[in-house]
Amino acid sequence: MNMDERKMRILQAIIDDYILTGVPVGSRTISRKYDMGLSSATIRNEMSDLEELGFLDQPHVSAGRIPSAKAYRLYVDTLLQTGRIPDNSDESVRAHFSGRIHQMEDVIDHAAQVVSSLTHYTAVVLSPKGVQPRIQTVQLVPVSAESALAVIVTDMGVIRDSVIRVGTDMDSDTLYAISRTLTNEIRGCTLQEACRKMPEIIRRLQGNDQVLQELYGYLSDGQKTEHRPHMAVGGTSNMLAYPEYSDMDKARNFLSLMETRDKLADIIRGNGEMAFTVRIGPETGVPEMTDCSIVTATYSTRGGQQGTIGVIGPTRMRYSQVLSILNIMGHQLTDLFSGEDDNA
Amino acid sequence: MNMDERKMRILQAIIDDYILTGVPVGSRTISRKYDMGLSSATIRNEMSDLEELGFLDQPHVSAGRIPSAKAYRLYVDTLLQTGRIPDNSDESVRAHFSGRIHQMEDVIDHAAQVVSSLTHYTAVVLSPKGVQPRIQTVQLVPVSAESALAVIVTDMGVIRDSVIRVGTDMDSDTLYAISRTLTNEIRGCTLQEACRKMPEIIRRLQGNDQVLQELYGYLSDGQKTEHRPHMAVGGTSNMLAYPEYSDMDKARNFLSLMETRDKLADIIRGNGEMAFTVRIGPETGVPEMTDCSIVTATYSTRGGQQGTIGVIGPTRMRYSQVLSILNIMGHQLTDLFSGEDDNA
DNA sequence: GTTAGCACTCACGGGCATCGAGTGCTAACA
DNA sequence: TGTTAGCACTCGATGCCCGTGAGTGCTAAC
Repeated sequence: MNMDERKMRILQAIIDDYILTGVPVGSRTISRKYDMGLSSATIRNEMSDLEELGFLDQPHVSAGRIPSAKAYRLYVDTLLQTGRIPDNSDESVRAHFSGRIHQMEDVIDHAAQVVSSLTHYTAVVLSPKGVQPRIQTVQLVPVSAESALAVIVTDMGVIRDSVIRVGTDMDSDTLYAISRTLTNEIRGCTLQEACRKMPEIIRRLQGNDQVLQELYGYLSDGQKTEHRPHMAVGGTSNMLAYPEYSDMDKARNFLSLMETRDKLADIIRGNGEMAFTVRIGPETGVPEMTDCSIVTATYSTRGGQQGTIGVIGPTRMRYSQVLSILNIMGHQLTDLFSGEDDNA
Repeated sequence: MNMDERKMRILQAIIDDYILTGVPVGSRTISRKYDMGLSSATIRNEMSDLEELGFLDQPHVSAGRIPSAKAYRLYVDTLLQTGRIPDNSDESVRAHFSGRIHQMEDVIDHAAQVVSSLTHYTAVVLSPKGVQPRIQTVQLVPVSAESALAVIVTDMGVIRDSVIRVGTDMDSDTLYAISRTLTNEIRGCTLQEACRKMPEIIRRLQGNDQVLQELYGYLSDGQKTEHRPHMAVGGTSNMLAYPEYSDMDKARNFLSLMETRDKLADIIRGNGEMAFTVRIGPETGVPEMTDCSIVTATYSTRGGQQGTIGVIGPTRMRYSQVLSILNIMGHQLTDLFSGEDDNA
């Protein structure tokens, strides 16, 4: 037995209805609501076939059918293949970005808000990650008689700043001179490379050892912990509105997963650089998420680094709408981050 | 009719039991579990009095009694007056801060984690706020031929950085010179003051108009949005474990309140500079929180700014434990922030 | 003032009947 | 051969009844 065009249409209708209502859908519903020109009996036969093919599940004998993960997969694949991602929500997304926002973190926070409130699911936005940031300048800024603020500027912005101790007789000009020399030495390096170079540099440039040593420590410190990406989560409470989470335990598990940022980041970042990713139910590979789906899209910055936007919702997600919104938001963020710079 | 010592003891027992179990407590329970040397009938009479005095509520006639907000208030007040805040969880808090953490944001995030996992309630930690930060240095760091990174350092660290456009022929030294001149002009000012001064400065120091104008724009930008405090929230999912939130709608309202950061920050910041604050149920002034209590404590930094730690839980919160933990955590954070500087 | 006794209340949970949405199967029909 | 009407059957959901038990308030005795 094979899928034919009619089975396909019926399956489509079932998925649509189930996504809408969240209630198992019966044969009568299909034949009435979606005028197929077929009686409920015929639909019933087809549904029986579809179940045998693995596209439908039956919670119990006297309930309707619900789409299986396999069905959603088929649904999403055709959606993606035909490229029929509507972009009718285009303006509604752009509207939310009318006011200029400057800082990347703010943009990311805001994007998570917007996506979650448009989709009514949970949204996660991850800051770009990928290419190692490269040092552009090192600057020492006097703070007090004995300490200075070290600011390292990379092609991704100020990456880290920290107060370090310097000798006593360091005025602004001396610090500037040191900054310049050091900048010449390690410009263009990644943090790792800079760390490797430092001992040699310290040896070569005699004098100012204390400052340079402090800087060295600071760099290797930064190298370890640095570039922890920013992550924004929005609309976790949305999920409680879906009957899928009327079970408190499930809800709690889900929420506590949303709170363990590291794990969540890994899940969202997922496997990839693909423009779109859709993982349905078990495909997520996360036990707590067997009845969730995750849809992700990417955006990129001028440096070519990729950030990720993700939406987490029940398996019966409005995939097409979500894909559309993610698509637009991806472009929007790409524009913001790679077009004009911060302060245009 | 007045409160006497015995009524007090009975009320205490009722509160203790209810905090423990969350189930209305009956007269028999009290006379058996807390050996008062009184029969259930006597307790019953006293309970009836306590109800009349407004310290107890009765969900329905054949259920036990539950403490009213007024009862908790009394309970907490005696707790605070007698100063009997045990600190047996001292080491367990300190243990969580063994590894050195440097960045303030990380400390705050971590503190929220620790407090929520120790109390099993929801924890909120707000970064210090208070004194307006004062500018120490302005530094322009070349980024590309046409743009530079403006870094403003205040007595609270780098407060903001942003790329601005400069004229074409600006090398590192020129930018440094401008930075120095400007720093001399506005050192010690708050952002507002600096903004007020800028037009006059621009008029006076002819040349480099473009750079200064850009800086001006950036400053006034910063003035508006700046010093948005950092806030960390931990353990929101904990609340779902309490029967108080078995009602999904309540749970959703609560969670979505936790997501609206600004509102939440206002609530937690509350009215004050007091060392401890306990707001019980309606006292919170937040409709969504009539059956929550909020306990807050403060910590302070070297600069004398005050940050807030808050715990949100059901009204039947283990107040004494929470106060204890907040007390210790407050000291811990104060030590961290006012003792050694970042990079000691 | 305390307590034993007793009637009364009322949420909770199990058992039971009813209802209805939905199915599968069969037989008739185009 | 595919479609459809009809029908018996299944089974979760709903509502009702009723027994149970925790808890109360009141009264009378100590």
